[in-house]
Amino acid sequence: MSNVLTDFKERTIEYQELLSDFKALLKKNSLKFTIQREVTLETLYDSNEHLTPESLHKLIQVKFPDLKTGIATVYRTLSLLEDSSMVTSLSFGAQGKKYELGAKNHHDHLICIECGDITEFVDDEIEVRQESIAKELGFTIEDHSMQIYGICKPCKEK
Amino acid sequence: MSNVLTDFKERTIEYQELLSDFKALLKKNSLKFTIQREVTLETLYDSNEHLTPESLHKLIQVKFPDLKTGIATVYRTLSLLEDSSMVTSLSFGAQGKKYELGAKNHHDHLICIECGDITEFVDDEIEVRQESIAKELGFTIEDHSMQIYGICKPCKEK
DNA sequence: GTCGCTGCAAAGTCTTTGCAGAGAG
DNA sequence: CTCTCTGCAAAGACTTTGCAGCGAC
Repeated sequence: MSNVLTDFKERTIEYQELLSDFKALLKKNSLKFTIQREVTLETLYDSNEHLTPESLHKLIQVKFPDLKTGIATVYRTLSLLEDSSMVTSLSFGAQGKKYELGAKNHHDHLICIECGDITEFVDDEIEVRQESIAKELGFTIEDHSMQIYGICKPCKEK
Repeated sequence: MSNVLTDFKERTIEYQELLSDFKALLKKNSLKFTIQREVTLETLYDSNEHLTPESLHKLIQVKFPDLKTGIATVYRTLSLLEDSSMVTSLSFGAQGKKYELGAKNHHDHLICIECGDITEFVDDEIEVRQESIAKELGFTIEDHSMQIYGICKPCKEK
C-alpha cells in the first residue's frame, strides 16, 4: 500500500501516532490496512469535528473522489474504531450518532439545541466524583459520556 | 373519557399529579385526553424502568389487551411527552432509545455494558460544577445527561 | 496464492407518516 | 358537530449484511 496519502512531511506527530496505533490494532487482529481505512481515519482526524457516518462519507468522497468509498465501508471502519476505543460516538435526541476521534483525550460536551454546535470541555472535579460514585456502587467504569444541552453564546446573542 | 383506569383509590398522589400535569398540557395545546395516552403514561409510571418504545408497547398490550394500542401511538405519545419534558430519553451505543418519566427528578445513569441494566444516581457536586462550567463558556443549560458505562456488581461477580 | 476487504444493492431495524374511520370535547 | 386521534400499513431514515470480485500480505 502506498504512502501517497500519508506523506509524513504534511502530517503531525499526533496523526502519525494515531496511524501507528491503528496499524498495530489491525495487525493484532489479522486485519488488513487498506486505503479506505486509512482515508477514513485521516478524514476524521482532519475534520476535527463530530461527524455522522453520512457526513464523514461525503467528506471522504470530496477529498478522495477516485476511491469511490462506499458508505458501508465507512460504517464498518467506524465500528472497528469504536470497538477498539479509537473513536467515541455520541448519541443525540434525534436519530443517528456522531463520531469523534480519541477516547484518550477524554472530554465532555456542551451541545447547543439551537445550532447543533458542540463545545468540548473537561473537568477533573467531575471525573473524580464519577469514579467515587461508581466505586460506592460497586461499578467498574469503562467509559462515560456527559452532554449538557442548552443555548450557546452566539445563539443567545442572535 | 372514563376514569376506569385511574381509580384514585389505587393511585399515588404522585401519579395523580403527573396525570393532572399531562391533562393540563393537553388542554393547553388543544389536544385530546385519550385512553391510549392515559394508558401510556400510566404504564410508564408503573414500570419504574427505562423502557424502549417497543417494550413499553408490549407492556401496554399485556396490561390492556382490549385496547389494541398501536406502536405508532406509543411513539407519538412519547414524542409528545418528551417535547413537554415530562419524559426524558436516553440514547445508547446500540440502536434505539429508552424513555423514563420525570425530568424534574433529575438523575444520572450508570449503565452496565454487560447486562444493559441502568442504575440511577444524583450528585450535587457534579450538578454544581456543570452549572459553573456552562457559565464560564456563556452557555445556558436547558438540560443535561450523563451516562457512565461499565460493569455492574452482579455482572462482575458472575 | 490466501483470506480479508470493498462496493453494491438488498435486507434489517427503528421511527414516522398518510389515511379513513373512531372518538373526545 | 368538529377536529384531533388512532390503528394500520406503507414509507422513511439509518445501519447492516451477502456476495462476487479485488487487493493486502
